[in-house]
Amino acid sequence: MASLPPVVVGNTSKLNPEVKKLPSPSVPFDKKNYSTKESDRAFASLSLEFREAFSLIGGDRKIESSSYVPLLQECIDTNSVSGVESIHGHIVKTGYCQELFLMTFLVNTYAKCGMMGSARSVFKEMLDVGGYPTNYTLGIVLNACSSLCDIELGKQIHGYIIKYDLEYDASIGNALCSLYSKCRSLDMAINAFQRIEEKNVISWTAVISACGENGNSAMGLNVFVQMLAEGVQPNEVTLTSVLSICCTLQALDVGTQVHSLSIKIGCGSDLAVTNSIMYLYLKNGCISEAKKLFDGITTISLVTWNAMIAGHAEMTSLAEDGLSAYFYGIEALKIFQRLNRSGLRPDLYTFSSVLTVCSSLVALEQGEQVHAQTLKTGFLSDVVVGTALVNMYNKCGSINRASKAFVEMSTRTLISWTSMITAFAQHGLSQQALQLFEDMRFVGVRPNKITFVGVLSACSQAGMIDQALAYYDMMINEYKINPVMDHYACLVDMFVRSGQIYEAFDFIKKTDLVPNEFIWSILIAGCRSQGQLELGFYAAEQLLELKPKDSETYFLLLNMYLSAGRWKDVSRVRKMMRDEKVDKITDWSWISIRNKVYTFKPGSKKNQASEVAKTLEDLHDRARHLGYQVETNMAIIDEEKEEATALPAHHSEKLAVAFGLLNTSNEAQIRVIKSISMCRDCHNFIKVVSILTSRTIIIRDSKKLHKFFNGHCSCGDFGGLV
DNA sequence: ATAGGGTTAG
Repeated sequence: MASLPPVVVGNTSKLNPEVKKLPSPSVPFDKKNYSTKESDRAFASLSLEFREAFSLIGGDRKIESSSYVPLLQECIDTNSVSGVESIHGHIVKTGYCQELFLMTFLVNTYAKCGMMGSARSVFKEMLDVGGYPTNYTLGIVLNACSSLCDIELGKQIHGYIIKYDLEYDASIGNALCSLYSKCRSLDMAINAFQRIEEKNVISWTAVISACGENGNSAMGLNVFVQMLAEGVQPNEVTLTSVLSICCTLQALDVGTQVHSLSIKIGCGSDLAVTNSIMYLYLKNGCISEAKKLFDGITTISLVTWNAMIAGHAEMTSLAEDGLSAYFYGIEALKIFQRLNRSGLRPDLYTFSSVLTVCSSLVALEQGEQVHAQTLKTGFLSDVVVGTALVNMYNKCGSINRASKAFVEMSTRTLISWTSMITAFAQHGLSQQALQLFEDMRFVGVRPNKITFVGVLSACSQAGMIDQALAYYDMMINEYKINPVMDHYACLVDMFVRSGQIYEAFDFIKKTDLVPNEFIWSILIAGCRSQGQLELGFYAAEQLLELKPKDSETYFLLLNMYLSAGRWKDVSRVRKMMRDEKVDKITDWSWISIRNKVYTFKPGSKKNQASEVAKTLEDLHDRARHLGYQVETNMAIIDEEKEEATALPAHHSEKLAVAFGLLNTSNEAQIRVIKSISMCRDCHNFIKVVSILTSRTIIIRDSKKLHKFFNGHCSCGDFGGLV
């Protein structure tokens, strides 16, 4: 970069008309690469519409250089490498390769089509022949680096900018700011922003987005406030960035104010702004507000559809109970259908969200269809779509296909690796999980705290206490990751599983974090299953002080007190449940067969004399012969029955499984979703049923996935079963 | 022609 020519900044046509034209290049381009013959061949491979547009320009006819711009833009839109080369050849032939603006746009086009080498050589040739880059030119080149995340070239150009003392220029500073933001360097982005002498609304917007994109949303909001304080009027782009930040922060209150502001400054009908507000409402559970906005949009864009789908997907995890979560998922699939019929084509955002919806619905058939669609449209090569596919297969109980999808990915991010490690762990395949973790480290991907949750739970399931503690140590000392509650939960769970209740308790006492209700629940469930009641009662008192919000936690306690005959505690817990308004428990299960959803409540009357009930009774009889003993959990009963001591009706998943067995072919997997956690009795029963029927039975409850096969469950039989 | 809305792991 040492011998680069000087630079003129500003609107060059006004400042210095001469520099607008590049001097005639001595060696303009590598002509053998862009010979007419070559360009004709490339021309032949263009799409029909493209060829027609191109022929309008005419062969050797003298045309406006600006006529190339829409064609180059189309090359960007269709990612047509042959198109750019063809047009480049044409430009060389007509002599427009002296036009600074056109050549700059050509650099941009090459870069956006992924041909950084060509982009670089055109840019270099421009400089070599004495062309003067302007602030605009440099902005475009920086933007090209940004779209390719080519931080190295970006830094070289930054060096050039520093050399000619151009960092103060807003056009350049804005472009640098977004480049560094895209390349995940927030400090550098802020630095670039601060060096701008006269910051404009674009500069402010760029730095606000940079904060949002790099995990510092709170700072983004502060910068926005500062911007308003300095009297800079935001525009619609600023508002979308700020709204996106409100979305991440779940800051509905701020978002609502920004909504008002957008109406006040006349951006209320901007599509991007509307989409952002709609998504914000969806993500915060304000479905009707979101729907109102959606219905008011005259031209629905793909982003609108995607926001609706993603918003509903989000609702499946925010919903208060499993049943409404399920219906949000169904609604998301319906919106996806409407999108498909609307004539717009889904993109990578659509597919990622829809695959997530299939995951939460355990909808394998729909997931397979979406898989086929991603393959056909080419979006499967996107790393996020690929990762979503891995998760879909995992959550539908198909670890083999999850693993296949992972292996077939051409690039993998930290999230891809973590997903696959977690998938193995969730399927009880601890060795594979740990091997993959080592592979990930070997290829130089740095694990984060979520990766370690997967690693620790893999160790926990396999009872690998020493390894778990070693990985825990590695996390803290080698990777400098502070443990969070999930890590403690894995380790407590591990001690409990291996029967070391008091080690688990010691570990809880040793930690710096205050144990939450989840940690105490694991310990209490362990105490119950191992008959360590005194410790259980102690832990229960600690737990009750936290006034748990999860009704299942109370049912765990109720079961413990009931089986110990501690009636005073039973009524105490029941009173607390009424006080905390968590006394409603909705045990629902549902199963989807041939695109129809069947819902089951525990022991519903209508099922008592039905074929389902008969099947279930028959299974119970045969299960008893294999040593299964009914273990009554008296607390979770039909909500209509008050009597806790009454013999419970069948829990809903037993009915759903029986129904599934009756209505599917003999080899088919049974996939059931349950709104609350499985109890120990049902868990034992389904294990035996998997032997009796030689079926794979998958039950996804509110806490985890259970895949039953040949008498075993992938969850490894523990994990706080009520 | 430099700033934007929607996506994946616990």
